[in-house]
Amino acid sequence: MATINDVATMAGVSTATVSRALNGVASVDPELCARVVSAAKELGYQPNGPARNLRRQETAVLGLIISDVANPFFTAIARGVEDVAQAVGYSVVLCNTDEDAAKERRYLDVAIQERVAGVIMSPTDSASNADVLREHGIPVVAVDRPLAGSDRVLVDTRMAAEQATKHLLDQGYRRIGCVAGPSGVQTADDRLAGYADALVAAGVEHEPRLVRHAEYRGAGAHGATLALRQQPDPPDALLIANSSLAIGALEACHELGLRPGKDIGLVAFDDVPWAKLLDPPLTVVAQPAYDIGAVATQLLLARIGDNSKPPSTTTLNATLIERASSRRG
Amino acid sequence: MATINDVATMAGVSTATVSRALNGVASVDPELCARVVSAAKELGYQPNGPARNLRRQETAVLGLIISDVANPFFTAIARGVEDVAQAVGYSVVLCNTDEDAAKERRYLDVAIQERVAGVIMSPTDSASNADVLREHGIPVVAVDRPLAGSDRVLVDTRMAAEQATKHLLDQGYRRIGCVAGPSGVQTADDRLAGYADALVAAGVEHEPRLVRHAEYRGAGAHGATLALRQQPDPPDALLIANSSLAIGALEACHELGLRPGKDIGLVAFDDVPWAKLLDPPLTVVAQPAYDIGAVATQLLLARIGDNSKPPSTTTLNATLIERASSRRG
DNA sequence: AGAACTCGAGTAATCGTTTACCTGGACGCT
DNA sequence: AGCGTCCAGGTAAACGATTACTCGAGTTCT
Repeated sequence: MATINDVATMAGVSTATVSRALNGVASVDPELCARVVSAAKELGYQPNGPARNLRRQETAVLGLIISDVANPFFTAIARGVEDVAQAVGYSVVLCNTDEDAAKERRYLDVAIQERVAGVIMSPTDSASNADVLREHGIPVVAVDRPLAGSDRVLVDTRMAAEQATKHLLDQGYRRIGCVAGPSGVQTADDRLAGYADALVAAGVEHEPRLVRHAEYRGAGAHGATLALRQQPDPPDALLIANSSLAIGALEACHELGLRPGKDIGLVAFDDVPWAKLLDPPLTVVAQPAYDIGAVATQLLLARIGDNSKPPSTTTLNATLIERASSRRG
Repeated sequence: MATINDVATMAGVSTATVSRALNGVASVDPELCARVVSAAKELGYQPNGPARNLRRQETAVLGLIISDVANPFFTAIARGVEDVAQAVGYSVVLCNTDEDAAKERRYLDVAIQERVAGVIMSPTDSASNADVLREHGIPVVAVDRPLAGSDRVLVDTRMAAEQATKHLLDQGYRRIGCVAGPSGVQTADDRLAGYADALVAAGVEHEPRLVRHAEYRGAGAHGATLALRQQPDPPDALLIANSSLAIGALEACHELGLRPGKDIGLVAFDDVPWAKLLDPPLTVVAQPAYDIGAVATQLLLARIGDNSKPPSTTTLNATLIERASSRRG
């Protein structure tokens, strides 16, 4: 593979001049510059990234660590991150933790070893794992879930859950249940809290037995929904904490012969492209995922420039998209 | 940030010994080794990746370049890639080209500069872009779409399309249309060819006006479906070339008041988790996406070890999952 | 006992860049 | 003319690991 030396020899200049010419230092003679460029082209020269990064003591790479690549919410974040990063010449390395703290830890180590310029992550659990980044001076921005001591870009998910629950109450549903995410995950807890807020505000009793937890990924929601309905006085409506859970819940409703909007009111988090294809179409809480990624990246880039400011919190709003699954009738 | 020198000083040994101890060279005195390990831990030492890669002239990173992160087919491939890579200590860098050859080109340059050990990609168009990798001696495996001169892991998509079309014919549909991907994309052309094969085999006339092309991503399928149905003698069934197209097509059918399985037979490529939630559930061609990723990674790893063998082609089979959207009733 | 050998651990070269520093020629000023 | 300034471009020192080579001590064999 051609090195800067080969280019220098071919162009008849020193390696310093090659480096300067290719990096656009103004003071190089245009004629030399042209010779360098043509030599580089002829040799198919591509600078050695590791060598450059070693010398510069910095990289133009951002780490993006998310908990589930199969979840459209996170891939939408990824596009937001990528578009903003790309525009200023940064590359993005996407890592998938599967909600597994050990995997997350491994990727954080990789991020440190590769000396990425910064990390955007949706932390799986506590803050502990991410501390290691700060110890090494790598800026972090948390998305979707808060992380102590770093910038965060969040959605006012508690408020959104409250609105969604209120919407169900307004539609005349009375025994509202919740298919919640795993307790301990901040977004899951917040959504549950918002759900409870709405019940309290409406003077409706909050019965714990109308709530079931399930893993965000996987098939737990199916069983949770069956269990909710198989008790006496079952819920007549459900708030479902994300789109994976919605799949399981909808399957269960179908098996039980429950028609959404008629026999049971449904609202789920995350506006997925197929929500409106269902019969009836699914009412959802649309989170601004792309914007979360874009804003987080802007914050991260700012912090890469200057890491002295205190951590900030940006909260974006979710919007309820009413469709027929929550309309009584 | 702590360097190997700091660790050496603290442990009272040379950097060579630190390197050997941390990399598990057998001949280091266990006691020294322990001192090194504890010093490294105390300092929070993480080896400098760029420096290591520079010296070793190799990296443990694979590039995965796909054309659409929002497409579950590709994210499933990504998981297959990651699981296999992870198991042997490689990291995976995921890049998203949005079917944009320029973006693809940029990422290939990044891959070369970072000296990744190998690349797995779904090429956007011609082979031209990927040649640059081979010029630099970087092994490539193509997935989903063929690439001249490199290993490929493909699906027998033509055969699958033929089976799907035959299935529609068997169900009694006669005027079968196709919502195809962009012509020029190999999978799109193959699926169209398979569709034609089935028609020929059944002695049904193949009418070009029953075929419309649309971009794989985006809303083109909606218009294509409307156009197909707004002609005299419209198709009574549709073969749809991927899940994004299916969304547009289903919307159009809904607007036209066409009931899948009743007024119009539908089969779409890619088994998405929501296919069975539709009413009626959607008949799909399930592609073994995870396996594609896993197999491709094994091939790539083998080639990183020995790049002398001639390119191989692995073809996996897709399976038709019959649901109600294609059952005449 | 002395030579040959083994082996663990240190010394220093090396990977390919970038860049601080140096050099020498051109130019301007007195 | 002589001196100072400026600046393009070359020389060489980093960056932080790995590893070929070297060295010295300990072991074995004659």
